[in-house]
Amino acid sequence: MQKPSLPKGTRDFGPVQMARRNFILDTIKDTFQLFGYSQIETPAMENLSTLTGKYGDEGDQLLFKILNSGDYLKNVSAEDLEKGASATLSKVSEKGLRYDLTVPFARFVVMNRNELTFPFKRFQIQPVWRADRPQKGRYREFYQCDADVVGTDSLVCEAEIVLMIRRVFSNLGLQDYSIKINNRKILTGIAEAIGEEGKEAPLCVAIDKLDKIGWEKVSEELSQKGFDNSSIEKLAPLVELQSDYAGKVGFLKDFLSSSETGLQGVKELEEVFGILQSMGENLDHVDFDVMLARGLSYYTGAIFEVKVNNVSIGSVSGGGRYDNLTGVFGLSGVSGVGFSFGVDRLYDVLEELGLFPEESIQSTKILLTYFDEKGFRYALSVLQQFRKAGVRAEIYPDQAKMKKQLDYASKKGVPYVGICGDQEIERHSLALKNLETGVQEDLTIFQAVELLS
RNA sequence: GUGAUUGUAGCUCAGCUGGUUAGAGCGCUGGUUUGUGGCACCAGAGGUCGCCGGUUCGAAUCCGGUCUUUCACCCCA
Repeated sequence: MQKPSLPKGTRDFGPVQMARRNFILDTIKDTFQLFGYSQIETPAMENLSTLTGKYGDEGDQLLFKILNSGDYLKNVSAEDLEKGASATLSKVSEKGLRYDLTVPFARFVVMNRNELTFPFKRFQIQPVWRADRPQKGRYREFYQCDADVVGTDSLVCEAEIVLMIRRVFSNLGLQDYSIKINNRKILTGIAEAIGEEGKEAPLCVAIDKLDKIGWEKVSEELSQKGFDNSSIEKLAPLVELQSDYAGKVGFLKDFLSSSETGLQGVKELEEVFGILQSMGENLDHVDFDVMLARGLSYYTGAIFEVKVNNVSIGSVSGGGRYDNLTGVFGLSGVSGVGFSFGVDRLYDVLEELGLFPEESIQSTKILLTYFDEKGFRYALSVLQQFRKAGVRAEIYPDQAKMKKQLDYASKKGVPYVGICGDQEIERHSLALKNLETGVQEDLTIFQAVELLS
C-alpha cells in the first residue's frame, strides 16, 4: 500500500473551497460578460514551439515539458546526451503545459484571424502551470482570469478595465484597495529625460522594487547597471513626488518636456481619466503611480496593478497595453490591452478579511429523515415535491438512527430537516425542523415546500 | 536556480543530553438516550515517528541522502 500524495505546488479544492472559489469566479465572469467579453478556452498543452522564447530564458526554464509518448528515446543519440539537457530536450519533448493565457490567446487570434470580428474581446479562466518553487500564494498550478481586447487602440478599453476591477471588488465586498495605474511611455520618457535613453528596461526592473527595498537600494542597483550618478540624481525628485493626480500630471509635463514619448504617455493617461469622467465616473480607488513599472517587458502603453490594502498578499490583479501581441506568430499590427485577476490570491485576501458570505457554502437546503421503511417510502415521495419546486433537497440514503441523520445534516450545514414518521404519514404532513434555531413545526407538504422555495 | 526551514494519530502539537509498551487536546466510532443534532459523562478505534541508508547493544531522537512544507533571493499571479 502506498501513501497518497500530491505533486509539489498543487492542491485539491474541497466542497467548501470550491463554493468559495465559485463565488469569486462567478463574480468575475459576470462582470466580463457585462462588459461584452466572450469566453474562450484553449488546450492545457501547447506545442513547445508556441511557448518557448516568449517568456525569456527564465520563463523557458519554468515551462513544464511533456515527454513524448511511445519510445521517446528513439531519436536521441549518445552524442545528444553528451551535449546535455538542452540538446536532448527537443528530441524527447514537443509539447508543454501552458504558462499563461496570453500567449495561447495570441496563437488563437492568429489561427482564427479570418473568423474573428475585431475588435475582439475575449475572457478566459483556466489553470496555468509553472515549474516554480512554491511559496505562499505561489503554486505550480494556479488559475488565471484574463480579459483582453485586441484590434483597437481606443483608450475606452483602459477606462473599462478600471470599471471592471471596481465592479468585481465591490461585488466581492472589498473596500480598501487601490488600482495603481501608469503608462509605459512615461517610463520611457523618464529614461530619456534623465539622459539614459533606451534603458527603461533595467530602469523598470529596479524601480519595480521601490516598495520592497527602498530608494537607497534601488539607486545602488541602478548604479550597478551602469546608470550615471547624475541620472540617478535627476530621478530622485520624481521618486519623492507626493502629490494628487493633477499635481503629478503638471510635474510630469514639465519633467518630460524634452521627451515626445513621455508627453504622449501623459496625454494617454489624461484621456483615460477623461473618458471615465464622461461616463459619469469618479476616480475612486484609482491611484496614478509614476513609479509603477511591472516587470513584463511587452507592455507599451497603460499598465495596471491592483493591491488590497492592509493584507499580507501581493498584487491581486494587473495588466496593461501591448503593441504587436501577435507579431511572433506572423500577424503584426494587432495591438491589445488586457488584464488578469489572480483568483488564488483573491481567495486568500477574502479569507484573511473574512469576507466570504455564509450562503456561498450552503448546498442542500433540506434533508429528509425517517425512522423505518414506511417512513423512507413516504420521504421519497416528499423528496420529489421539493425538487420539483426547485428546492435543493436530499434524503438520508441509509436506515439509521435519527441522531445520526441529524448529525449528518448539521455537519453538512443543511439548514432544515424534514422528519417523516408515522404521525406525519398519517396527517400527510412534515415535521420541519430548523437546525439553527432548533424550532420544529408540523406543516403540510405544500406549506413546507412554499416556505423553502 | 541559490540559501535556509519543516515533517510524530484524521487535525493541532508534546516527547529533556539516544534507553522498555510513543502521549495530549480536538475530531472519529459506540453507549448513557429504539421520535430529534449541538452540551455533558462513559467506553473504544486510529501511528512501519515522511522515505531510504548509515552510526550504535539499542534511533522518533545522532549522521548522510531524498521527498515534502514554509521562508528569503531570483522571478512572478
